Amino acid sequence: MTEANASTKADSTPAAPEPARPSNFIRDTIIEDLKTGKYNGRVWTRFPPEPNGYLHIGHAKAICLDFGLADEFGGGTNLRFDDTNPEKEETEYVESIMADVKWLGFEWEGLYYASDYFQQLHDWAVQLIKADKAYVDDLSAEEIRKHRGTLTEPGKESPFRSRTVEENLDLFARMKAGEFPDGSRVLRAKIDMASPNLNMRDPVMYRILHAEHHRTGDKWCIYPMYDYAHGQSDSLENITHSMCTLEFEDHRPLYNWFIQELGIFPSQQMEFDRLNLTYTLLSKRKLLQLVQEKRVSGWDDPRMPTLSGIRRRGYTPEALRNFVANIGVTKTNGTLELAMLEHFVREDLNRSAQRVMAVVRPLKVVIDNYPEGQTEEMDAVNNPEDESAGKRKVPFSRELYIEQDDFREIPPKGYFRLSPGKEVRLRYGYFITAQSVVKNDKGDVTEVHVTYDPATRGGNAPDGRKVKSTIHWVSAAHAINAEARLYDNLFSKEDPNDVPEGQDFTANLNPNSLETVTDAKLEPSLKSALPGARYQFERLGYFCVDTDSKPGAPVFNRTVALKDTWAKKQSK
RNA sequence: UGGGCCGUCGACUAAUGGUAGGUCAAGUGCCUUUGGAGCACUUUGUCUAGGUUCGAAUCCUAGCGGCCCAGCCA
Repeated sequence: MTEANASTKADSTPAAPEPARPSNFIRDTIIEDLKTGKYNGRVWTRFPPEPNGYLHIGHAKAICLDFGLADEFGGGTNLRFDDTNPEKEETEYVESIMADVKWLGFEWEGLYYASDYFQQLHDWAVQLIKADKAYVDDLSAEEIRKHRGTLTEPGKESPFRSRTVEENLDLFARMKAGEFPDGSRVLRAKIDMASPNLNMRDPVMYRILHAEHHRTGDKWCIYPMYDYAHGQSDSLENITHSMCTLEFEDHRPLYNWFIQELGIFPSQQMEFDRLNLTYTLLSKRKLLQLVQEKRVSGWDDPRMPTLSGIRRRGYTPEALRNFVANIGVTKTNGTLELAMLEHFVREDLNRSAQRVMAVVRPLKVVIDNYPEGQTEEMDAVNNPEDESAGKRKVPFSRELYIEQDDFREIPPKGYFRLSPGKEVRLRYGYFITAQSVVKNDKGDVTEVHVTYDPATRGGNAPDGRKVKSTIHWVSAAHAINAEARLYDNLFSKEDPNDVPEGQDFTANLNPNSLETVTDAKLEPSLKSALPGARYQFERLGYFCVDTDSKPGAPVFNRTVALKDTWAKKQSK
């Protein structure tokens, strides 16, 4: 999380184009509410994470929706931490969540905590008890479960359901006073044990938990459940449209029940589909498992779908926002192809990232007819998509590195790059022709000897002859050595949860999700690259300076590779 | 087997009783000092069966399929 600032500083996304405002059913409802004056023209939303883990790309969808919709209609959004379970929540998570929301580019109006409302929630509970709408139940968790019935059978009423208001008031007060041990009693709403909706079968409102809360300390030993806290928190903040994911649809009647019985501001809950991505897991529990079992280096491992991981990987907030704006909001649950996300990352980086030449798997090239000891400064374009990015000088000399993939002693069909007798262009340099190779004991080519045509300086032949391929290079004498971390999908299956009986999702972990190359060669302009800075390594992909970089020992993360039609053709 | 929600190109989504369109992916061509980017073009779709209607992806009925719910988690 500490690197949040560094990466933010390196963001190059100032002038955002007019964001797309695609229509969706939630937006339509808001427009309708505006028309009918339901909330007097007000639109106020909230983003309500529980501070029990790091935000991931699924949350990014919710954030963009909550903030985006409110913003579009002139309203605002509160950030509210849903901290009703002291056993899982920590301040560390609160801080990371705030940093992630800001990084995504959003500003909240109010900053609240459900724990701010503990007193009010308690007073409302007393009110419901007095109205005979809530009661203290002495049944154990196990017994409550048994009484709840099943999906097809109605539940049975608890023997404690008919307690008098006075007794309930007394017992609830003593629960609050700490007279009873954890789990010994709960406060329940008195609704309908026969309801086909299990959430309405006298849901638990309060449980006893003698636990230290990250904000209220030991002030409370009874804590409200999500269902009892969420709607009322929305109501207290005058939230008009409370968006959440589909699995809460069954909770809406209960959400409305509390608001109705209490006669408070009628916030409305609306549900949309959760984001699913191929090759990706978006479950806090499973992501935590990856961290705990050290399958990844941490929550911010660049292979993680967490916002901190994605940020470190080099994704831009702009790309994420564009992605979310284009995937739609519906009630169908599907799975998006990861390629869709990558498209928006490439699209954004293509227009913003400075181009640079870097060789990830170096192969030495010696230009036999180039003067020894001579160095030239070649002009290179910083960003062909953005003329204002200007140009830079790149040193050229007799010994260079090129990509191992860019030379084949025996070229396959359709291979345009360097091979014996073939001429190619060194980008911004000269045309060269391969003459001979040097091999090691194993027969691997370790060095290619070439000749160059001095008349082609800059990359154009005066006689107009064409060359089929342009390859990148780095002058050996001027190269900066770097570590490059090449990432692939964390899971090798589209659906990481698709495993044989008896195995868990870790069976689908991709053993090649990280390849570390330690002798990448970079052009010298990269010498002062700061952590978080993003570049396009020409012909290879987008790379971002990792926070593990040390002075003189830079580390680059490959954010996403460039599209590679040659590789695609070859794999067929 | 109760309740809730949902089925549109390979994926995601639009069409709100009136021309099934867009994005991604895939493919073809053009262009190219990144086999990048760009440009042009192309392929494939309304789960099924009935019904209402001049007209149905849209409304109704039934079937089929998928997701969610039996925490003192959120």
